Amino acid sequence: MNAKVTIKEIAKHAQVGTTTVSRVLNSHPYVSAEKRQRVMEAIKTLDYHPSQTARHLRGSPSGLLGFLTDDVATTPYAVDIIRGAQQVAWEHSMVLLVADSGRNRQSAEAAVDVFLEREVEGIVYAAMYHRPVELPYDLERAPTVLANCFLEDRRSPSVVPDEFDGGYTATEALLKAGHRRIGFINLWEARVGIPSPMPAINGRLRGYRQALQDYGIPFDTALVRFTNQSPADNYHHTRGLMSLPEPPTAIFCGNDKVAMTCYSALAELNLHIPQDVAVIGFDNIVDIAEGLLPALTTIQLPHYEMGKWAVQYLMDSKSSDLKPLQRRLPCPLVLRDSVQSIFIPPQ
Amino acid sequence: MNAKVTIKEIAKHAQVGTTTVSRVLNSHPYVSAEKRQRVMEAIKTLDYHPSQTARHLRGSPSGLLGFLTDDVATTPYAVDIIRGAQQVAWEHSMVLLVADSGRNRQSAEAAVDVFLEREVEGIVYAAMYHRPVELPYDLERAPTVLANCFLEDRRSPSVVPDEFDGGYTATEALLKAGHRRIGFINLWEARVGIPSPMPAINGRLRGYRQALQDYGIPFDTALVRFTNQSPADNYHHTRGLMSLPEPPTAIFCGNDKVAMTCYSALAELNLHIPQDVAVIGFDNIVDIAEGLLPALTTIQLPHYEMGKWAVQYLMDSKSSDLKPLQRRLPCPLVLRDSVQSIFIPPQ
DNA sequence: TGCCTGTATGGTAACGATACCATATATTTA
DNA sequence: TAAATATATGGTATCGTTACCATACAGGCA
Repeated sequence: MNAKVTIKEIAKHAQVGTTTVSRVLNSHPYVSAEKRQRVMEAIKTLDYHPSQTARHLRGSPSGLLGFLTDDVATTPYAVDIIRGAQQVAWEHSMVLLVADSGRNRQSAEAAVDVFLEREVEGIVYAAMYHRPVELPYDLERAPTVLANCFLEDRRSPSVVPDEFDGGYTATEALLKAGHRRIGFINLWEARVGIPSPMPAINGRLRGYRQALQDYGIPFDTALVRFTNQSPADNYHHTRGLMSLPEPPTAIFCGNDKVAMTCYSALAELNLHIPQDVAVIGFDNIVDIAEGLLPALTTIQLPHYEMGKWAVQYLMDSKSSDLKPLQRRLPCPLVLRDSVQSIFIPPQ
Repeated sequence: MNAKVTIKEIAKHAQVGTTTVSRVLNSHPYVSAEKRQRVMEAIKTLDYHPSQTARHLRGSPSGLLGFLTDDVATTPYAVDIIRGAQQVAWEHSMVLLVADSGRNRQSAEAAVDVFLEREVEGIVYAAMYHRPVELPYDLERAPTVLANCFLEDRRSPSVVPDEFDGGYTATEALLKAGHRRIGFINLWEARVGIPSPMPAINGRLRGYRQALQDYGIPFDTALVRFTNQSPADNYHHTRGLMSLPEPPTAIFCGNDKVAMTCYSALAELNLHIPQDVAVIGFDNIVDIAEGLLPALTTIQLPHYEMGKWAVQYLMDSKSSDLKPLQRRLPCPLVLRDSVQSIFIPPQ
């Protein structure tokens, strides 16, 4: 931790003016090869590192991006949003300043103040599950992109999972495997205090219905269930589905946790996956999906991609304005072993 | 995004000198109530925010902490280290600058360079699972604390989970419930390219043995197994344990994923948890532990606490030197429903 | 020869905030 | 009453870097 080396000392050591050093640092023209050489040596010898602080004060952009989350705790996989954001930021030589507002409006405002005091060039506000949010601060203060959430009035650009696509993809995977009676254990208001229309619930259901329709299968209300996500309820709905007069040959579960309970319930009924019943999950919680036997085919939420997109959008529209569009990213299928093609008897 | 408001404009607007404004901002004495009032109004009216950049250049500490990780992807729960670090940093009015080196030495060095250019006051290097590491840079460059990892030569302070404590706690929970034959499916080299002595494996085994000894139970090699963490292997070892001449009444699983497979294997044998066999996990992967039926009793890795400790230590020793101690944090028990007291017949 | 233009170089103001110094007035103490 | 001290206020140098300006000399061209 030697005292900081400045451009002046480099200048003295190399016997040139500070301007020349600056020119070398920024590879500007009009420096003789000889002096350039001397400066470079001095930089190495004295282990000089330019001060971003001084540069920024002088007028360069801060190279900082603020990343604000509501709460990382609940759904650990959503941190992939940070990873994606970090990745793209890095490629643009920017650094992420992260703060966790912890669902507390006051500290969120404070975090934004901190961001602004350091003159971040943009802010990513990320939610840990897909939902509408209210921004904890005045948008005009810095260019903002929302990830995994959105404003009801769509004032800001946002990037979210395409829940419809996810629901469609899952259902289609089952249809393509030959299934014609497909149960759907959808989610229902797991978390308290959330405004009713959770995009995941409606979007996936619409995707499910659309896929059925595209394959000419009539929609059957009896096959759609809603779980409060407690294991007991997940279990109850699986049993309910399987005791239908005409039980499904495949079950689309609202998330991997539901699928996990579904596995146990089916095992109890002595039904084998995927031979007797196919199961497909949602979320790709790897610990669960790879741990189950057989490994769970499921749908991936595009967390990483959302993080990347958010920062990329911020970078692209650095000079111009942020257009308040909402981007929906596809939810790809992760193929494992819980879905198998079945033979369809010709009608 | 109005042009930035400076202290000068505040001074002009309030009809005072810049010094007076500065004094108000830093609540220094010798400002008349009247002028203080005028300045505060001007600040509000013009929406002034002080520039951290200028302050820092002038000599104030940067208020920045670098947080460098090897790879967040593999074990999502480990991000709690960030949360803990962020929490304590926030309490000290510091902000976290995060970078993900992605297991690449070169980009790790680059990240540290970026940190230093911004004059971070300290660096936390966090690994996503407990292991020895080699620091990607010269330690002298900034005060560094390691979280969830350590240097072989213990040159830097570090904070890690107390694996021995975890193994002991898990085993003791089973012993206290009356179990006397306790199987242990320990982990084994799941990840390639890792130097053999994984602290988790040895530490937990030592904790297991010590607990048995403290309760006067002889150690039985047949009860200890090592799984490569594939579901197939987890399954195989559970079956192996239960087909012993004298099978265990309780199984301590190396992690929650192992426990998950263990559940299925026991179900197949028509054995009920916790009545017939008690199961305890490790890691507290909430999605799994709460999703299983019955909910899994397990051990919590102190990720959040490690993050807090690392930053706290950095703060405490700001002025003085960092002493290269290694701190081991306990791994507490998370009680759920997979362990039940059993009746022990008097001998 | 004299005048451009291109190359090479360094001095210095400025970015925004603060510490130090100088100054002015009010209040206390000997 | 004079001197000493406390209170109040603003000017300005400074932090490290870069942009702008000034200067200097080289060669090219009429």
